[in-house]
Amino acid sequence: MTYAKTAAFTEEQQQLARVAKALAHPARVAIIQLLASKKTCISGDIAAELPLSRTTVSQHLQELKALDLIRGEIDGLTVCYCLNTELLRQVHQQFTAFFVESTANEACAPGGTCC
Amino acid sequence: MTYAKTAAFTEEQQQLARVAKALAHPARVAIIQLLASKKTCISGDIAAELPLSRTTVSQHLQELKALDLIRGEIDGLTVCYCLNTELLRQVHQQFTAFFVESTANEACAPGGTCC
DNA sequence: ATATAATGTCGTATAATTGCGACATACTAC
DNA sequence: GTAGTATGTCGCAATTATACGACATTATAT
Repeated sequence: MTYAKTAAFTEEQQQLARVAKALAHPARVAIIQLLASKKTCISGDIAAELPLSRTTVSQHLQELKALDLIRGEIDGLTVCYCLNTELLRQVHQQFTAFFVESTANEACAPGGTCC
Repeated sequence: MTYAKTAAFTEEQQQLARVAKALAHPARVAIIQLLASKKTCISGDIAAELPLSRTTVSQHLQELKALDLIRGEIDGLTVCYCLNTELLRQVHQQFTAFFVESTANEACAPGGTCC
């Protein structure tokens, strides 16, 4: 996102946008759900369960890994991908704080006093 | 996202990805925070408070509007943009459900039993 | 050592996003 | 009406994302 003028926004806004971007593709949502549903996951299996090529899935995995949302440990010939549940909980709190802040003001409901 | 193979994913996954995408740019996060901080907002004012041109801000506003996250009522010469707090609350719940599901399984912590 | 299997990386084509200037539209005021 | 103000839309350029085939890499097995 070098082209985007991200530098001018607060670190908080950038952080939220970064994580939101990671979730902004159904394949990545599906990958996280898949990892959550199992205790051990292997990249090959993931590609097998998604309607995408192995290459593309690998790419999505790298994106999630770059944000540390998932981790991959090499275990012999296969790679065991796991969720970083600790970070996910932090991210959840960030989102919650954002949504709570955004929904606190009720005045602008349709027919409200402001418009 | 016509090029993306979204059709092959569940409606739930697509919905979460759609909303995440709306939040995937710091400018849009900033816009929502700005609207939340005021009871009445006008598009021109928004552009004035962001490090982006009026055109670009307008574009981001349209994206948020397309998802119905914000609403704009024409009020004479100006447009009053408001948050759709009801929808935002629903979205918050969707995200919470997703994160709770994702963080339920603790078994894959570093040094856990699976890897 | 050689074959097989599991993954990652590279290159490339296509599509979507971002950003903004220039123009169009619509409303207000006079 | 005309002038001025507030916004939206169009068109273009630069950047980034998406998708995948072909190749590289690494480990296991025989």
